[in-house]
This record gives sequence, C-alpha cells and structure tokens, in this order.
Amino acid sequence: MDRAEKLSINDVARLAGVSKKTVSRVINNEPNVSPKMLKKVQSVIDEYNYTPSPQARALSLRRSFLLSIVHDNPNASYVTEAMYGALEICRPAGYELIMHPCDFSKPNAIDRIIRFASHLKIDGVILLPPVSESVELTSRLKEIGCNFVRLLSTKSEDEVHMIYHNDGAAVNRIVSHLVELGHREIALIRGPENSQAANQRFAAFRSALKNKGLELPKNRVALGGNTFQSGIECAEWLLMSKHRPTAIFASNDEMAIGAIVTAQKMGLKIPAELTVVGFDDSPQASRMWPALTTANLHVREMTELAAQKLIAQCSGDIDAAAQVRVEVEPTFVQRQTTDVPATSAENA
Amino acid sequence: MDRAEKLSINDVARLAGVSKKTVSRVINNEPNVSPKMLKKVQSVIDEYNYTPSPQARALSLRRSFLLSIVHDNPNASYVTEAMYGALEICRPAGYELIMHPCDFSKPNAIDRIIRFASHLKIDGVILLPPVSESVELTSRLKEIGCNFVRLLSTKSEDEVHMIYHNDGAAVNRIVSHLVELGHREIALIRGPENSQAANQRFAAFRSALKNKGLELPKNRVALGGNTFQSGIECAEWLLMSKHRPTAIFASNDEMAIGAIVTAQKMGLKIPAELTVVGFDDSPQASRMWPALTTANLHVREMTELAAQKLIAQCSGDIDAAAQVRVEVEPTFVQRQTTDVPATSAENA
DNA sequence: CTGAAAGCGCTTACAG
DNA sequence: CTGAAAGCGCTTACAG
Repeated sequence: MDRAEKLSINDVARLAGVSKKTVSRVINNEPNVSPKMLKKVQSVIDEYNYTPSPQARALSLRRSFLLSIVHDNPNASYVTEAMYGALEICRPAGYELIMHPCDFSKPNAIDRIIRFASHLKIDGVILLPPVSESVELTSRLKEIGCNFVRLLSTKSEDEVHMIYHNDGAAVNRIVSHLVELGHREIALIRGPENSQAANQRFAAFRSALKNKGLELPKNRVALGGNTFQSGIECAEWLLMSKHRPTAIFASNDEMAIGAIVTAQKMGLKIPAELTVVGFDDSPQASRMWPALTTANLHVREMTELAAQKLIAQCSGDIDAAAQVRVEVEPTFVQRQTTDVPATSAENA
Repeated sequence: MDRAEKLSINDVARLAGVSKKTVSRVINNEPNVSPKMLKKVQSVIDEYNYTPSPQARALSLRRSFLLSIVHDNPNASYVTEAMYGALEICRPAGYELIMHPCDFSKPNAIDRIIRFASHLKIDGVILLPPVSESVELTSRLKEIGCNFVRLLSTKSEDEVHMIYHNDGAAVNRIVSHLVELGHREIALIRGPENSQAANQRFAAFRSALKNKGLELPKNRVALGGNTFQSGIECAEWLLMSKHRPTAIFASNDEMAIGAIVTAQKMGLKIPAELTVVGFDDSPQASRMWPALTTANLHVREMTELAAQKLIAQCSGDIDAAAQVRVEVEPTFVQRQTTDVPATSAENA
C-alpha cells in the first residue's frame, strides 16, 4: 500500500509500456484512449497504488487544488463546523483545505489575505462573516483571479459567490413564540453595529414586533458586542430598569447566556421570572440548565453548499456554481428558557 | 503589491542581470554571494515583491512545507486552540497548516492518514489525543519518513517526538483543595478506559486521595465517556446512592457540567450542597453560573511547543527538536463550584 | 564567488 | 488514438 518510494508518472509509463502522455490521459479521465491502453495503464496504477503528485500538477497547471476558509471568528464551534462542512465536500473532490484565521481589524488584514492566496495560488476561498462582508476583499480577490464564496446573512444578487442564512423567518418564529406565550415587554440585546448580520437581526426583530402591534422603545434595546461579557452588561442594564422586560431576545447565544447568568445572579428564576432566547444553537445552548431556546444556523450545511459552489467555480463551471442552492433557513429550537410571563408585583 | 502576473525566478534573474542560481542563493540565504550581487537581486525582489513559488520548491525539494494536525476530537475549542497555537509558529517559519480530522475508530483510519501524508508529502504532523496514543500510527509515519510530534498525557522517553501535559500536579492540587474544604466523601467521574489520558487522571486522583488517607471505593467511581450526556448519567448514579458524595471530580469539563445540570435538576444547590470540579477549562467553564472550578491544560502553549519541535525536525535539527520543552503543567483554576461540604441530614 | 545543465513530476500544444 | 518535445519554477551537482 505505501511503498518506500512513490512511483512517478514515468515509472508507471515504463511499467505499462506506454508513453507518459497516455498515463496522463488515464489519470485525468480524458477521452480518446483505447480500451487496451486504458487497461494496461489502469492495472499498473492499481497494482502500485499510484497517485499523481499534487505538487507537480500544481506547478504545471498553475493552480494548487487548495481551498481555504478565511475567517475572523471567535466562536470555536462555528469555525469547526464550517471546517467539517467544507472538508466533507473538498476531500472527495480532490481538494485540500487550509484554515486561514486572521485579525480582520488590523489595517493590513486584506493585504495579508491577498498575499496568502496569491502566494499559495489558492484556487478558492470561503469567506465567513464578518470577513465575508468586505466588498474590498472580494474585489481584490477578483483582481488576482481567486475564486470565492461568501457566507452572508442577507441575500445579494450574485448567486455565484454567496450562500446566505435567511434569519428573518427564524426571528419571526421567535417573536411569534414570545407573543403567544403572552409577552409584551420584550427587550433586545443586539450585536455590534458594524456587523451586517447583527443589523439584519435587529431589523427583522423590530419589524416582527411591529407586525404584532408591539413597539421596541430605545430603553429596550441594548447594544452588545456578541460576547458573553457584553451579554452580562446589557442584561444588567435592561434588568435594572424600573419597568423591566419579561423577555429578552439576544442576537447570539453568547450574549443570551450572559443574560441568563446575570438574571440568575440577581435571583431571577429562568424561565419563570424571565424568558430568554438566543440565536446560533451553540454547543453550550443544549448543555446548560435550563437549556437555551435558540435558532440553529446550520453552519455545516452552509459551508457544504459553499464548498460545492466554490469547486464548481474552480472547475470553470459557472452555471453549476450559480445553481447550487443559495439560501439556508435557520431553524427555531425550543428548549427551556421560555415560559409565560410572570405576573409579578415589580412589573405592576 | 499584487501584480496581475507573479514573477518567476527567471524574471527576477533577468531584471537583476544575474543567473537564476544567484537568485536562488539569495532567496535561501546561502553564503558565498558577493555584496554587490546580493544588493542587485534584493532590490529587484523588494521592488516587485517577489516570493518564490511553494509548489516549485516543493517539487524540486521533494517536500511540501506543509504541516498537519491530525485529530479525532469532538471538542471544538480544543481543536481551534491547537490550530491557533500551531499557526502562531508555522506561519513565520514559512509552513502552512492543514487540519486533518479523522474518525479514528474506523478500521482503515491509519491507512487513510498515511495515504494523506504521503500523497501530499506532508513534512510533519502534530498528533492530538487520542490519535497520538497509537503506536501503530507513529511507526507507520516513521516508515514513510514523515516527521511527527505527539501530544500525550504521560511522559515517554522519546523527547524528540512528544509534548505532554503532566496532569498529576493539577490533580493533586484539586484533591488538596477539596480536602482542605473538608470533603471526605469524594466521587470520581472518570473518562473511557481506552483513553490513556483518562486512565492517568484516574490513577493520579486515586493516589492523591490515598496520600490524604482517603479511600476511593467502587461505588464512588462512575465510568463516563467524556461526553455531557455521560456526565449526566454518571451523576445520576452517584447522587442516587443512599450515602451520596459531597464532592464530585469529573475527568473533563463536559462531564462536570453534565453533573452540575443533574444536580440542579434534582434541586441541589451548587456549591452549597454539592461541590463539583472539572478538568480542561473549556470556554463554557467560565460562562456559566456558578462558574466551574477546573484545570487549564494550556492546549495552545502545548501546540506551540509541538510546532517548534516539529519544525526543528523538518529542518533536520534533531538536537534542537529534543531540546524544545517537553512538559506543560496544567493550572488549577478556582471558580465557584467548590465550597465546604453541607452538613445535611441526608448524609447523616 | 557565479552560472549552465539537468531534473523534480506533471501538463499543454503539436505532430503523426 | 498515441507520443516526443518543451515548459511550469524551483533545486542540486558540477564546472569554472
């Protein structure tokens, strides 16, 4: 199976008694090979378990068969799910995957990504949010001829280069659930203002409330940074207010969990005295008690689709790339942090 | 900065008016280049931002400058920490990193890893537990001439090829802490029997108790699978017993958190009515309430050391590889899940 | 100290 | 349908 010395195309050609060009044709499933030749070559390939050298192919084809996920995301499970999703598609297709984390807040971040991609002749990159939201990055990638697919939270026209999660439906579902339970005093912990995804969720949440005839006054919106700590601080602010909300929707699980911890420290029972909903369905959401009601983004499925789209691009099949499904709808996951509002004296 | 067409060594040679061999010498910092030549070449390199093609170097050197982390680990934060640690060292040294997750329980798992490494001519791999515990894998890697470093939970003689976390000291620290608080009825949720790391922690825990003059009877040891769910089940079993423990040490955070959730469901207050300690310091440990007392493994630091060791091997410098520090000691992290034992009626 | 030749393992472009 | 030649961008081994 694994000989000490790997064969080259020349060895295979010699052993099969044909030219190396014929071996090349067989490797690449090219037409115009006689059945006889094909059989001779194939049997040598099988016997010695020959696989062509990726480095040599890369050099002559001027491409690497390397794909990359470029991201600046502190969420470990998001990153690993994306990795597993992409790998699922890459490996059978003969591509390898290089994870490329970066600090996107640095001024030369884009230069570094471009240098990475052009130096390694990366065939294509999958961009995870928030990196995916940069128009400058995508235009630079076009300049150097590097294929890409963006994971976004909002639909763009460019179906060749993006997959998006349509948060709207999930946010509606969450709001309906809260309103059906009887909540009217609903607060939001939103994500940072420079994040498109956070802005989308904010907008979707506000309009969903409006459709139910509910307001979202300013003192019911706390600005968080998508972190646990910011969830704590936002919840402190929201729950200190005289007329405190009966339910809090946080734009991601991290902040929702921060809010829960704050409430527990204040002695509030969840969900009896405060309802909390998150967004992401991170591993922790199901590994706490009460378990967090949230929405699952299907990150793995999204990156599988992204990898399919990207590989279609790399094969030069733009039509196929455009036809890979573009939209993934997050799913509402009801657990134990939501209940009917308490009719407590404080709220009277 | 990023021209449409990248220069080749021939272009640089032409522009500098020297032979390509001279350019090659400059790129590789070889001696015996006159200052005059060096300056001419270097200025062209700088002006055009030339970087040599990794694919071409790979082909002629018969190596790839690719390193890999091979793992079968469900813990997302462990995997990403390992990745960030390795990347920190790889990038400045001119190596790229390929994450290679696998299902190590599959019968052909080792074959697949070997095929991956030899096909891509991977220069070296970092093996994460439990993959790192396979002697068959390391001997196969030697056969194909692939460098490796193992992350282990126990010291082996082979300082060139391993980094280990010495759990013993941290386990002692945990036991001392529990005993000082006054606990005598201490239970263990141990990890799976086929894991060396789990067996090590079990042995260290038992001997630490013994040193304190305490027993660890069979009904105080529950066999878990390192998962949240198994933590729940083990805790149910331990806490159902008539004479229930006042403290539980779980062999990892996942199981400790399962135990906490179980206790909370049973209405036990933590830490007032039950003390729980984990091991790992996963992100969740500090993002729950009460926050989990545990031990930090310093995964990132370990993989940084592993990458240093591996790169030294790849450079052929075995002495340097042997000299990279081998041991990392986990740190005790005291948080809020430990307290003096309750003097409750049930335990009378 | 410098460079011309040959080669790494593939491919493309062309001839037959 | 098949193959000989030249080339991808580097390196090693050797000559001067």
